[in-house]
Amino acid sequence: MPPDDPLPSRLSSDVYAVLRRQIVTGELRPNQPLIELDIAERLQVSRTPVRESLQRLAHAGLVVPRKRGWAVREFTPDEIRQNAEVRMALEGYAASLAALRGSPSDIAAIVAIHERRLNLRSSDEAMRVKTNRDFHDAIMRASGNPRLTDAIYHSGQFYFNAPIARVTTGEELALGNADHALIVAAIKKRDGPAAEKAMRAHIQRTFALFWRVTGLAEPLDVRQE
Amino acid sequence: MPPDDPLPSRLSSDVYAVLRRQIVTGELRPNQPLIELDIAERLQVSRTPVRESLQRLAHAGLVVPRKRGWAVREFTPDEIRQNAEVRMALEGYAASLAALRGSPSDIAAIVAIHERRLNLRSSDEAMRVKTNRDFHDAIMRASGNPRLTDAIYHSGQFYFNAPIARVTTGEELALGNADHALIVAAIKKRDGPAAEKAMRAHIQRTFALFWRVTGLAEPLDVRQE
DNA sequence: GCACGCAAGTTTGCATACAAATTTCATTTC
DNA sequence: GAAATGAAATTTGTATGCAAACTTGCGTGC
Repeated sequence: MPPDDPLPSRLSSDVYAVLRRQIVTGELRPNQPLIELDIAERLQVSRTPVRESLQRLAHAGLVVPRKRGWAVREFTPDEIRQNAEVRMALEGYAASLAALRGSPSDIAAIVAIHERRLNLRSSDEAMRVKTNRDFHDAIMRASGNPRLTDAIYHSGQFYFNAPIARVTTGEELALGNADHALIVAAIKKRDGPAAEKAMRAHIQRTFALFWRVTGLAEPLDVRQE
Repeated sequence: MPPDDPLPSRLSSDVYAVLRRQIVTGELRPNQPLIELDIAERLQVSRTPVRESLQRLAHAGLVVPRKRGWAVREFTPDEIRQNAEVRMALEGYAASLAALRGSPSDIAAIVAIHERRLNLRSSDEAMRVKTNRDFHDAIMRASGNPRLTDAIYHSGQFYFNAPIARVTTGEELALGNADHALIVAAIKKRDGPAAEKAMRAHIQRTFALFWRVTGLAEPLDVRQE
């Protein structure tokens, strides 16, 4: 949830941001116990903000309670598959809403980003990552539903562990622009169901690729319909 | 998130549960500032667990930061509409998964609950509430995706404020069983898309009723397709 | 009569204190 | 040598302390 207010800076928010990043990038390994005092000293704060940020992380599902204290949550391949399905549900619906009621300028923005991406030189990895993110963001924005956007954002943090962090940034890039083109076409035609279907298929293919790249066991039943 | 572990009891969890309930039921009014010391004294704990539970509530989106401290979040009718759409996305997808890959016993359970509900005497309000909840739970369970279930659960807490709490328990009941029957039929036929469509329509009708009952201004654009 | 300013009172954000529970680890026992 | 024991060291969960930031309300000046 990107705050729209000039939020008062609070240490626990900073600590949360740092820990979140370290967990999602895998710097803090799954099942690693989180020692409050270590973190506090590392970040030069007292235990209070650390504990408060751990509460948030727990609610976010990134850390799990132990008998005492907390540990970085480990996700199984199956849980990652489950999460992919959540994304298919949410982002698919966002695409459908974008098609059905995105404003002309919303849709122009989507098209523009897509086309910029088509003209990218294949070597420009960073730019491909950025435009991919922009593409998905633009669709969420066009959905006209900030809470939906929020939910998608929240569901997007569960791909760490193992080599996942690296892959999920790279993943979708390798798929080429064919998927995106299908989505754009459906949105331009204001065809909600088609946009939804295309987006779901896109996410599904992304994860199929993901299993291949990571070498993790592919959970059963990824396929649908 | 109903914890499945024998979680060590922690005061902050208790405080969280109490505050959450009081917010969702409207006992704590929207925009009401939450004074740490008041809460602490009311619940006979120190400020520490109170602060920690506020962090969780903030992450859950039930309280918002003020320049100093927190206040109960107020939801506008439009935000409630947005949230209904999130539910349509998630629960619709859950229904589709239930149809496509629910086990025979999963489906038998759904049918059983539905039929029990059909035979209810109309006076038995409490039982209608319970079986309605059971019905939706059974479908989520049949989806075979706990994370999806979790996401739905999280999205289900945004209907408080105003007279909403009362209504959202009552709402779906008044709709009769026609909607449920459609959903059950689709699931029995293993027709994913039909189940998804029926569930979305059900939630949509629920909210249409909701606007009528509460007298709140209906936000634009609830309708789709 | 209204606005402004200033002091007193709240209430927070962060740090620290402390006892209880758990873990660690060396020592003893078989 | 392995298992058992228990004392020491960690580490947590909760409470409290404290200075700073914000509010409130009164008094003063215009």
